[in-house]
Amino acid sequence: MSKLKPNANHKAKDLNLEDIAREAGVSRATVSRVINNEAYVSEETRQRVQEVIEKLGYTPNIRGRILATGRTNIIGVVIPQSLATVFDDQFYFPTLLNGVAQAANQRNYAMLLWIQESSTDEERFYERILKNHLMDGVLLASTQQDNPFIPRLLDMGIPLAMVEHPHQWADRVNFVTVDNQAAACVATKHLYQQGRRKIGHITGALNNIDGIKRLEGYKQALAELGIPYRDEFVFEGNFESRSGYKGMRALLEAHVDAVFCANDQMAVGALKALDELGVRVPGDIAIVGFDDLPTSERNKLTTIHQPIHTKGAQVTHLLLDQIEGVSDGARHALLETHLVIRETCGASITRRA
Amino acid sequence: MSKLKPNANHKAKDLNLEDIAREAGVSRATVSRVINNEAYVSEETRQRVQEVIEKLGYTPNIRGRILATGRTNIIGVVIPQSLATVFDDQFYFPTLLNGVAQAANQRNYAMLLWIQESSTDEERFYERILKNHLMDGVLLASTQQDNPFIPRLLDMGIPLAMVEHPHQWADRVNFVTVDNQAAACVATKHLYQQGRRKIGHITGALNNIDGIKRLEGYKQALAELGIPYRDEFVFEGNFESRSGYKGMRALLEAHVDAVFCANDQMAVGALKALDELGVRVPGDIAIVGFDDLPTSERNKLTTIHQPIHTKGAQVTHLLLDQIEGVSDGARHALLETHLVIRETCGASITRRA
DNA sequence: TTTCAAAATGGTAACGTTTTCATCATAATC
DNA sequence: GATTATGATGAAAACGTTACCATTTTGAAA
Repeated sequence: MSKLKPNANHKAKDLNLEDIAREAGVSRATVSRVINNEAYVSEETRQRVQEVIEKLGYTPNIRGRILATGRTNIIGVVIPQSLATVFDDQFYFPTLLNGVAQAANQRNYAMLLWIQESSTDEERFYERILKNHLMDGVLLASTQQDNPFIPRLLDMGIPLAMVEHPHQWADRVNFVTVDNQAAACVATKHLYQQGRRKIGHITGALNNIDGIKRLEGYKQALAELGIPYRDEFVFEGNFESRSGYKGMRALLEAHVDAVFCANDQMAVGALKALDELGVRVPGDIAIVGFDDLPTSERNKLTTIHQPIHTKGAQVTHLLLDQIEGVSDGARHALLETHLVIRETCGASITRRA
Repeated sequence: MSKLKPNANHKAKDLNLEDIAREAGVSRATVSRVINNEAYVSEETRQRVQEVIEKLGYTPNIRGRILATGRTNIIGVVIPQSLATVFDDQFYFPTLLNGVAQAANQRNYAMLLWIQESSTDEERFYERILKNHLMDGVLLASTQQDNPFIPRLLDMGIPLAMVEHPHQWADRVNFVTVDNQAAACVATKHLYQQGRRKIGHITGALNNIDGIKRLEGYKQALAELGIPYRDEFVFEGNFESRSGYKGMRALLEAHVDAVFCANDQMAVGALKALDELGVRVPGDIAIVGFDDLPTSERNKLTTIHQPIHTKGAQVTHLLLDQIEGVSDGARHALLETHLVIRETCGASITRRA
């Protein structure tokens, strides 16, 4: 492209190591040692250098350090989901980012957020950022089945962590996730405990690991309860509210008396359908969701709560551990969920499961 | 190259300018010129160098470049709001960030997201990131009245842009905002046009410029319509749903027949209160909100739509223009809003204002 | 031919750290 | 007193670019 005009801002030249060294009567190396708290500096010298640093208000230039050390103290957070997805669940990402931010701040890292808005962004990301080692590691927030980044990142030896189960790469990347299957099983069994026997399920997108696992949890529960699985009791949704609405209308035809929805958004859609048709909840139909969105409390929705903020913080710690050489990059954690009982399932007390 | 052990983090030393120069039989300087598309390179040489670059798969090391140029192509996005706020409005920030990302990607910048989770983060941000010139500019997403960052950033000569009106600094920083007052005025007048004469207002937080401006717009409308301002028709809220709920109950005592809520979240709270008390909407009370959240369509809420995504993109362009020396850093834009008419205000058609 | 500006290129100095290596003191051990 | 460790320090070499300046080549005008 064209070359840029130099920035007109006249910046007072910053202090550098040399200045401090001169003022304190030592060498650059010694000042560097003081700053990085290394050994082999006499207490006396350390003190003197420290004083000069404070007197002159010096802070090390991060750019020089980056070049010398090869580390930036920046982690990349990649959100490859389509715009629509980011829009759709307005709770998940901000919360996750807050968790990541907390852990990153705490350990003195900054986060480079990479929201992929167009398909060209993807290649650009790879070329521009990764190959140049601008980030010490990458946090991948993707639930796509086959994310092309994973093998590329692994090949390049860049530390990687995910907030979902990484499919076939599970033994090579860090990840934190919740036990979707177990949680779905709990949710389904809870409906059974409330006396329901015709329990339907509106699934999430089934190219998504969460969607798949929740469906499996539903099936597992049925199996363990000795209830035969019936195809007409399962509607394939896609996590969006609208599909919950459609799914509910379909399942009503099949005469279910309870529905486990793979997320709260679809549960809201389902509730809307029931409301329109004058079906009583939980009188005629009991509903359980998944996620525990903030709005779910208002909607009195029984649902599975998952600790998203914690998830963000924890996955960040895993990543940083690998970056800092504490771990070798294949650790993972399974976070606990719990059932939050509200009015839509017909139970009357709140307890944890 | 050969990477037999997956976890042996042995990175094959990257190529550098020197390698390319040697292979192409030219100097480092020439290769640099080719890469940066500068003049004074013969077509023949350019070609040859280009070929070598492609053959060897070289990409310039961004860290060396950063040190040499003093520019990182990173902008900082600072969100100083408390955690609660980020949580509360789950639409605004993600949408804004998407807009920022779009513009930044387009112009080859990356965004460093800085969510301030604790008060110590603030000072750390200043010390660690700014003083070291890790970011070429800063996008401040704050509506706080007195953000202590602004003068500091200005002092340091760091390009700055805001998504709200920057109060007393308006003539020194870039900003993009919507005309809150005009929009609030339109909203209020619309209620009047629907035949309402006892129009109340639930304000936003009044330490917030948006809250203030929207209240002013409400007052302006009354003045222009010749309706006396009545204190008991105004309830001071704080943008949260709960305060809308409380506000509505309070305004009912004052016998209003319409309420302009300073945001949609409070409007939802107000609707909930009305629903509980069996007050008909819009029969007895008409409601207008502000923001046009995605949920507002479902709630059939008449509201002011503001182009948040565009706002994010535009403010980013302003910032980058200053960074690249195209502007001097005191530009601003006022984005247009429009009234979206749905069922809660008693009008029957949708039009734009 | 001479002259001269512009184009093309190379050499090398920044940029500001961290790291490595060598050199001294100094204290501990024999 | 000789010999080691070891603690403290500095000089200089990376790190990989870009920016500046000097030099050579080229092509056209005088």
